[in-house]
Amino acid sequence: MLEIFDSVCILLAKAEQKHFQFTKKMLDERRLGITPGQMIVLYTLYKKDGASITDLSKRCYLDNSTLTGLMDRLERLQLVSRVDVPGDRRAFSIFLTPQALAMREQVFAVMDKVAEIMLEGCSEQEIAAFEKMLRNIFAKL
Amino acid sequence: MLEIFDSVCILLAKAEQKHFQFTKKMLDERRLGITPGQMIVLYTLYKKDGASITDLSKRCYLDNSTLTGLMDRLERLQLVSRVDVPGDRRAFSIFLTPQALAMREQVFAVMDKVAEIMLEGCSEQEIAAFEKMLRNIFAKL
DNA sequence: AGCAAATAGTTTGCGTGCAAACAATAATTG
DNA sequence: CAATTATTGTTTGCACGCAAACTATTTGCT
Repeated sequence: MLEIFDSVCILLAKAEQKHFQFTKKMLDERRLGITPGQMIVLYTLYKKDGASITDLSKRCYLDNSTLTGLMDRLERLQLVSRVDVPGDRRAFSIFLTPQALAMREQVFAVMDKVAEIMLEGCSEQEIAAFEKMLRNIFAKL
Repeated sequence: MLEIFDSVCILLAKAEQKHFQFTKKMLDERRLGITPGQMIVLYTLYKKDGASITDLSKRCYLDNSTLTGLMDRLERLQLVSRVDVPGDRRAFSIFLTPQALAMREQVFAVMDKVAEIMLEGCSEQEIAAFEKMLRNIFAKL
């Protein structure tokens, strides 16, 4: 058997690889002008903005240094701004711009659409079991 | 709710992110001297070597250009060699070296261990359902 | 045979991700 | 209060991953 999907490790990696590419394509087709990584950061900020880079990196599960680059690109796109924190000259507060707030529903729509296609034909139970499995993997590793 | 795992898209991405890092760590701890990406290529080659880069890229589900870089690193590690194909001066055959063949079981052991930890406490049915789900996502996207 | 089209593989540019090293600033502690 | 330690955020270097552009062949077609 030449097929490498007999390994669940590879299967997980390749499913995500496909998912990433598909998301990128959909963001592109719908002219959102953002990438999948930026989408996750925006999604996190839609829940709450105004906190520091370090706080955001924890909520995004990204390294601080990864977020620096993402912030640079989001700032260049004028979707986010770094605002000085009074009382701590090291830190910034990250705020969404009006442009970012305006595209909120479109971002959600892309995520919903990707999930819909990805999970098409699956029962609620199957989806719940899948999510449980992913949470479990995240927690254990 | 500030937690971003209410999105199954993000959940999938983050589970794989963790999985990737965990694999990297384990390869490192066991002094295999290879990275997760290289591991997948080796795994594919253990099934069959001697074919072209293009053939290998299809079996690995990677772009040709991605594989070029991976091959460069694997060749530098002396785990793989590009051999000229008689009759086609554009192509190479990719062969595993004796060193690569010698570490076969260790590579499998890492993959098995990661899968074991990742799926610890899950029933056969749960695992089968999870794999089915991932195959389905790969197929649909 | 000669030219166009296809194929094999590489290079370059960009986005994502971490680790390690770094600078600047705050907090702690002796 | 001065010195050490901790924290915040950035930079650099490396590993993926793809798209697009490129080179060198080979194949196909007239």
